[in-house]
Amino acid sequence: MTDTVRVRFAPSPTGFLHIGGARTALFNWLFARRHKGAFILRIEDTDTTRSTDEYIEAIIEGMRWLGLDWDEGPFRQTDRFDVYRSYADRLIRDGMAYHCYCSPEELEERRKEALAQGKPLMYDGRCRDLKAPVPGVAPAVRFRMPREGRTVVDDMIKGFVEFENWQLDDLIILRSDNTPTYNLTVVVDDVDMKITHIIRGDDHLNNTPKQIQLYKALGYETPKFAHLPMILGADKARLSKRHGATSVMAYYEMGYLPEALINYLVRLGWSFGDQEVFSRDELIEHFSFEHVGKAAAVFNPEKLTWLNSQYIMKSDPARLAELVIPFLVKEKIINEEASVDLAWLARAVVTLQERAKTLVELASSLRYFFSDPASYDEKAEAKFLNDKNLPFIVELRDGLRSLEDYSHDGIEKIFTALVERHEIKLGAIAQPVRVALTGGTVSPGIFEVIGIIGKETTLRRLDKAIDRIRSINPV
RNA sequence: GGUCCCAUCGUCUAGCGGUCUAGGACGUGGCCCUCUCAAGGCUAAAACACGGGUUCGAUUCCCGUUGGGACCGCCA
Repeated sequence: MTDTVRVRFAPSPTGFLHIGGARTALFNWLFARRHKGAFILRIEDTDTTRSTDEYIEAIIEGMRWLGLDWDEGPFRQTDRFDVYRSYADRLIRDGMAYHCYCSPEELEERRKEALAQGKPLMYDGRCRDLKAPVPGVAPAVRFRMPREGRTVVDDMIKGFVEFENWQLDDLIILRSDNTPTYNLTVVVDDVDMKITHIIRGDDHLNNTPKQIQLYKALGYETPKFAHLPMILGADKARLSKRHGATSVMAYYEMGYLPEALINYLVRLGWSFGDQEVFSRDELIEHFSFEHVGKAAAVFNPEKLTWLNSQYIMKSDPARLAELVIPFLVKEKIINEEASVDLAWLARAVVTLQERAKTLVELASSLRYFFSDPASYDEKAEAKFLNDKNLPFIVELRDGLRSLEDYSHDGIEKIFTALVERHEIKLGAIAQPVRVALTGGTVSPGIFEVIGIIGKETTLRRLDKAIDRIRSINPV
């Protein structure tokens, strides 16, 4: 390829950036970066009744979160209506388009009829050769589709796909209110923006021959096409709200890392041998349509979660500490105004990195680093905070109180001394202490926890537990 | 209904005629490690939709069948 690659992501702002759109954006982005080309963001907002600025913002927010940066745009098609109209005029002048006076209601009626009779749902072309305008009716403009021959789509993923021209509809390019429709604007913009490769969902494959005819009528070369297979829900139906979270930002809320989502999305349909985990640079280096599959893929949340846990495990603790703060606030573990010692938080994060699958989990596991247990897990208390264990806990507390070397090793020595003296297993003392310090039976290594929460807090929590055991089991 | 696309373990996939007693990953079961939980290691169960061809030989190529999906808007 000698020409500079230029690709675009062209969402319509009628909803949030969803999983499917994100993957389309990602593949465009990867292809552009791979070939050192340009990635253009274009907002297809010609449906003014359904498009909103809020959704534009939401889409941009989603792209930013995923780190899919664009080189040009965002362009808005509503800014270019005059351009599209001039192209439409040109087509009318050249006899490639014509005025259609059929009303939407009539068309809908005919569609229903055709469906009932099992006939193709196509425009019957009745205004195609009208000699004179119909008075008092504002016409739409239709493209005059050729009725002879065939159109072949040369697709980088699907190969050659052939269509009979007579089966292609005379599509509307200008509404009766003089606003342009998608099929016109997409072609005009891709021409004007010098798009070299159109990478989009394969739900557009059936539109492609019609658009190719538009390119021809306008006298332009067609770009290359790559139609990506759809992403399906667990029930094999196209991914939709019914399948739970489909907005990309919902994954932010659930505590996923953008690189995990990116990694998951790229492997949905693309592969590189047996490799599962990719850095962004590796993705850019290896991405190619040669290894994009043709079949639709089912979205599998478990695997995404696994990838997320992998990325959390490998993340820089300092970064994780910063990322987790909003979640700590949301979980009401800290106040919004509270200032947090990030270096200290990072130490706590290190102990939980390989235990948390999401930032939400990480945050909630962090709770006992910030505050004393409000209560003890019922079963855990019954099993471990009892008079049988009381002497050990007391002895350990005393040991820690007089400990001067309050380091991991120093703490460990207190434990091992106690374990040896009483010939018990480490678990026999570690678990009661864990319950006393965290309120439950699950936590990182107990020496780490003791070290991070600090001497004062440790002693206070042990004292609390001791008091409680004594009050419940009076001597 | 018409057109188009697709088809390897439950899921994501490797495989581009012989290397396939079909490989990896998620998930699931078991074992090991172990202060709990994880992580990690080992291990098990689990797939070429079906039927015809082509070929010395088909998971791989061709055709049908079946099954999924998409599109058929004055939506994009």
